[in-house]
Amino acid sequence: MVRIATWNVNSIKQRMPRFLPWLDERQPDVVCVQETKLTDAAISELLDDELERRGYQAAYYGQAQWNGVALLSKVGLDDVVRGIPDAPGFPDPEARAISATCGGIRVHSLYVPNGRTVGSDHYDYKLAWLEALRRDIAKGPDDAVVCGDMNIAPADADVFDPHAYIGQTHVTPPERAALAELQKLGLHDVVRERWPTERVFTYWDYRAGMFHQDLGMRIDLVLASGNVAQRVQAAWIDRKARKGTGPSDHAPVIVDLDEARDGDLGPMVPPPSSPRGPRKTTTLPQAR
DNA sequence: ATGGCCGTTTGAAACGGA
Repeated sequence: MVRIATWNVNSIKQRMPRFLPWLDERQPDVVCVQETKLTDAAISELLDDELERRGYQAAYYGQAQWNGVALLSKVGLDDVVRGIPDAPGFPDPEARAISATCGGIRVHSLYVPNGRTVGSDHYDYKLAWLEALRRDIAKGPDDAVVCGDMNIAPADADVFDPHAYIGQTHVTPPERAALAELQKLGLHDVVRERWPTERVFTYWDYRAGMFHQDLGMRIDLVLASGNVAQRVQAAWIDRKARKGTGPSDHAPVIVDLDEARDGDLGPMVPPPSSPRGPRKTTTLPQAR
């Protein structure tokens, strides 16, 4: 089993008392982090020893004060790419994307621009950035997970009250269309597919007891290519991490994947005394 | 109806967040 998690921590420096115990409790194999708000030198100083002790490799793409993304992995961290080719800046490039190959899967940790107000320069930047992301993901490879704070609620069911968001960013048709175009590449929204009718949010405003009234939005997503989506054993939102003292305003999303197979579901029960080592590959007839 | 919090830079209050 491989456990992948994504979490907008809203400052890794402030979140340390919550982040390390969460790592130890959930023990994710791969972690996508957003809103680290630290330079690479500063986050390295803060985290490297703690992560090495826990068996993680880490890659950072940060800047001072705002934004910042990271990838942690216990299952390999190869071919790290910081940023998205030809992505727009505001006006300069921002630290909003990092990707790497972890356990055979291309993993993306994303912090999509907020958009601020509909029709603003930042809103246009958000849409252009999403188009650059779509072009990049379209290049492949086939086994991919696109994780992070997408800053878009995919549907009205993903906000506590659609009327409360009329005219606001995160729900407008152009934003939802940009997300849909990304998903048309074959990406599955694995949490919504697992919880098709449930009220599942990942973000609650700090103010006015929004969390305690469960008045939130689902804007942190795990989008998995077909080959990866087929392996999903569990997909859920870790609301416990939003409770208690000093939480982020976002909760982590956690997805468990079965081991990679060769396209079939395999035996229901592992055969007794199966030898360890690389799984033998079997060529299956391809549908056309 | 409005804002209600938290983090950033700072050294009071503005800005960003969603």
